[in-house]
Amino acid sequence: MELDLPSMEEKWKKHWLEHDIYRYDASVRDRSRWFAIDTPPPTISGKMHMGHAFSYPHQDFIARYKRMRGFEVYYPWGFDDNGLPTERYTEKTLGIKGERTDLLEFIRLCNEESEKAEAELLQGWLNLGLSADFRNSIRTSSPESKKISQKMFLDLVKKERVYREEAPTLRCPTCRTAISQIELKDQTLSTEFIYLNFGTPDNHLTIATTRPELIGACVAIVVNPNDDRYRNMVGKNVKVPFYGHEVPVIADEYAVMDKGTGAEMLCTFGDQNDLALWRKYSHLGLRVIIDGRGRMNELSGDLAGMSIQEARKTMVQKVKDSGLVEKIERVKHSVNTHERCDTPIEISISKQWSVRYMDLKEELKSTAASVKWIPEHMKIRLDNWIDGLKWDWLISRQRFFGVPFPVWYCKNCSKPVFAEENELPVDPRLDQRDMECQHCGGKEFEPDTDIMDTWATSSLTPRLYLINDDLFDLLYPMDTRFQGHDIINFWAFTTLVRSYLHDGIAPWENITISGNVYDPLGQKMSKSKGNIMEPASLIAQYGADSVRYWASTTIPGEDIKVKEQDFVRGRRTIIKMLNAANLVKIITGAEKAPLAPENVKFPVNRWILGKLNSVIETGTAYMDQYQVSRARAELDNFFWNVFCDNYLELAKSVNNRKDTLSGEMVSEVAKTLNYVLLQTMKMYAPVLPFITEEIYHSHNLGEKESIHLEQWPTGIALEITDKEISDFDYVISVIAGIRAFKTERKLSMSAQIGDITIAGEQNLILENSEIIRVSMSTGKISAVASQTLEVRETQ
RNA sequence: GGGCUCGUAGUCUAGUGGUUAUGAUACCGCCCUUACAAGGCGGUGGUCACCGGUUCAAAUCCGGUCGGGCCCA
Repeated sequence: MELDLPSMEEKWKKHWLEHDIYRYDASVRDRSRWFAIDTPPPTISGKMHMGHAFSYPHQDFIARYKRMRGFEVYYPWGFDDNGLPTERYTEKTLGIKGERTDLLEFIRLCNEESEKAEAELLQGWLNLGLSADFRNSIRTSSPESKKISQKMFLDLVKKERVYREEAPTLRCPTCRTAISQIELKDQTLSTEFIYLNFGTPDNHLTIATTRPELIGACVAIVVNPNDDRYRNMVGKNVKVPFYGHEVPVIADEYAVMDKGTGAEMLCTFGDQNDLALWRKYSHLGLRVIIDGRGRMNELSGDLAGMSIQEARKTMVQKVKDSGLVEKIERVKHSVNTHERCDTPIEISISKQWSVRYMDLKEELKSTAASVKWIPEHMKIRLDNWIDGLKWDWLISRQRFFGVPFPVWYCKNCSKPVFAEENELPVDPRLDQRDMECQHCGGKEFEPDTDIMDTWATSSLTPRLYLINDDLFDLLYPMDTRFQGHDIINFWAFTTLVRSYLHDGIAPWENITISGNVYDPLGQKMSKSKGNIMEPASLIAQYGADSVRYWASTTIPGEDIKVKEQDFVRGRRTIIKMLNAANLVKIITGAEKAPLAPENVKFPVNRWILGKLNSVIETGTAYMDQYQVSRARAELDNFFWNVFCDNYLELAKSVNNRKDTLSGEMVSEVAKTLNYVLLQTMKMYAPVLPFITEEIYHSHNLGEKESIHLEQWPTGIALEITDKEISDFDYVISVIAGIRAFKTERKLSMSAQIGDITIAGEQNLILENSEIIRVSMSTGKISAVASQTLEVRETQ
């Protein structure tokens, strides 16, 4: 049949919105009747990708299921549009730079661009058929979110969990801001490994370095204590080429003997290892030659004013010319980069706000352990991450668009003055304050000009959502969080940290992890590989239900490849459902009386109801465990192989011969058909919300405004023994035998054949001979007892 | 380098100790006047990555090897 998926989907999206199908009743105060979801707010910096089209349906399946189980489902929506990602998006879109734009104007532009992007992006999520509350969504950049974020910052101040100090920090020279360990990414880069002679006429000492521009920042040479080559050097001083200052040779296990020459520079600071060693050998001085903006400073001598790249180039040339170079190798090495812009990070000293949690590793791990992880092994990743933490959480960023710190500093005594809770949100960069310093009575203040890390606000999503809907007291902690395994160390981690610090509890009962999406060859999708697939075009081609069907094929945490065959199978299922429903309508005709399950009498109907009972039972158990793929596989098997291929065929035959059959039989089949179809559609509804809604209405299966307001099916009140079911399973296998008999003779399934003799379970065959004969258009059926099933012409 | 995870027909996948290893997709036959050819019936196709161990019995448990992925160094 002709099927116009796009217009069907449009119709129901509109219907759901107009009738507010996914509403919840906020007056319900019994927490146990609620199911609250901590939705991942997408960033605005790109289009919807296959990862979204894969993972957002996962929580929608559960949201819809819980709604049908009678829960008030709190399923909010929001966009994460503050901080660096939004700045970068705005800069790129408009071709501007935050640093060179007036602050107020830049904030205005960021707001404008994110609102524009959100309006467009929202449609993509609506098109997936998500049942979230799109009408009351949040933005992490809104004044309300700012207020909550600042308030919780002040709570950390009160709890003495946040501090500001001048210390070495990770810094991105491109974004010109301090960053945290969370934002680091390892990358393998190809670079020059320079063997440089530090030796004096008496002592040969060659170091190998990838950072020649940091020669001026060298404060020591490190060798391994077991390295015989340098044993006589340890404790002595060497002169640093070009700069002339003397530095000691120190021995530490950290130096790897077979890397380079086994001797390396310790600079302040080349990388995190330098920092660790510098902290260990506290007598070493500090020689900082890169400023906060990623430029070489006065101490770097000739290099002053250059960028790090320029300085490196200049220095490489300089060492080559000097004759101090022994050799230069091209090597690949791993460096820490900023995950937003891929720039290798620097370490420099500046004054920053940090959240103190290095003393809470065990507490954080046990908070994580109090959450049910689906699948369980994903928790191990978080444990490993927590074990590997090296820094407190640095949350201040020298950027522009985000949540400002609600802090001023007294110009006289430089002590901080915090905003009062009732005046939040504030922006000290813009708001003038008339006040007096509590410490020294000073009347002049400087604003804190930083903004907070994006994660400092998105780690508060349970609060941002629930306070927005005035349900915080009731629904916190929430029931569940869905998110990808790629951001366990970011979002799951920071949210757990905040809930622990503010409330001493975990933010949710469980967390369900989705996998990554790969292209059909199993490769990561990326623009550079040219293997990007657009959810929108797949929705247009196969329908949103088919995309959801694809998303429902994996168990939680499993990665998935984009596979044509899943979309194909999804669309076939949709079409099969429509056709099956049409046939049910043709057969049942005027029969509108509801089925009274307890009175069902005929074996064929008792059989299908027994099969339905068991698929409801197993399907429900799987849904309760968030194993949607398994529930759907059970349902697919029931729908295709049991209901369509067998029961519907039998029902069709009964209908075709209804003149020769009892009216009671015909009527019971019709009522059973309607009943089973409705229950089946209901169970498919969470995965395939569009087609099930279409059939629900076009076939008048129920009285409600939407199938999504129906209750999830429960078992039928009908005692059916396993023996009854297996007996009729046997009848089905007899029918399959007759089908094979016809296929062997190249006959169509509907071809009339003569008398047949079936060898097998004699009694069962004879008891059910009428339905077998009717459905397979055979002549008279005889039966003989046999261990194996065989169909032959009666001689 | 460390942690986690995966390896089952051409492709994708079910299956955590017990008949002849599940199903999809692709392919090959046959079957359209009576829901659906985007269908039905049937079929071809697998040393369950490899090696070793435990067991009456291993795709499944244990150890190792190889290969892919993710996270962290």
